[in-house]
Amino acid sequence: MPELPEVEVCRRGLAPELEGALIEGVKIRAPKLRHEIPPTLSTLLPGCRIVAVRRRGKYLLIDCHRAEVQGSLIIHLGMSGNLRFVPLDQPVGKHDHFELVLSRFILRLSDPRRFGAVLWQAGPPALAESHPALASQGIEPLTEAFTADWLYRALAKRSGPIKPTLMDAHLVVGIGNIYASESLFRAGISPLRAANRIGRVRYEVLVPAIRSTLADAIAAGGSSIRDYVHSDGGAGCFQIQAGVYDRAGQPCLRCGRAVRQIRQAGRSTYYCPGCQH
DNA sequence: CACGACTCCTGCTGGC
DNA sequence: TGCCAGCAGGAGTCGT
Repeated sequence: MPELPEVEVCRRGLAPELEGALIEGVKIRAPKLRHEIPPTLSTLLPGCRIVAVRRRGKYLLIDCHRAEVQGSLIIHLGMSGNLRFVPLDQPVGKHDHFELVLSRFILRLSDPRRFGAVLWQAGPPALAESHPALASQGIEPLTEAFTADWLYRALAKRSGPIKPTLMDAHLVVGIGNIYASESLFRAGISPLRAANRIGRVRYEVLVPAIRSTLADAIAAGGSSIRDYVHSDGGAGCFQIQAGVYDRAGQPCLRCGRAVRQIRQAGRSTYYCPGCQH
């Protein structure tokens, strides 16, 4: 589920229901996802009110508070995780690992591949980003600070191909495998080109391409937030019309040449050899 | 430091 | 139909 747009859509769906809600109970069923889910959550969280639901990169932050407890629940959906509101009597599924019991429903985390994470950072909301998992996160691509100038300088010493480099969350957060390919297609830049051999002018094209790709995906998902959060909405409705992703061998929508699939850093990359250089 | 390979886990798909 | 290899939208660690 998880690139920045999906997590942001999830956040927007959860926030109105969660903010102000009282946590009545917690259930931890998985001994371990990527990390062990802190057992102390079982005693810390009940009685807490949810103050805010935020996002940092692909992490969701749920700020919790009661008289003597303050902290942020930090949730990563990994590759296959999802969070859903389900009825209080909903049977537990095979991959349901964690849940918050609220007054009228349950917020349940399901994650078959268990690459996700549930973490806790004690203290006021501002401290959440000091958690080790978040402290090294890169710039948010949808903020004004993310400019062509910034990216050009940040990649000045990166000689690896631009596509896997864009996916490095220590530089820029939220660009996963799909949107890395899609952004480069929109910008007309080959995924194979060395990051530091792309001219500054082309970053003026790439940065808006990244922004529009992510924003379009959020908009596409936003229209189906209700379905996603309240039922078992499929992942399909979250994806933008892909220009190249998962279209190997099919004609490029712009020039008609066959879309090519290659492997970079262990991940599939899709691009158009006619449009991208 | 930067980079690629490897790793965690389960489920689905496509080829035989 | 059944089996199995390969692959899946992430990210940490390790060796070079």
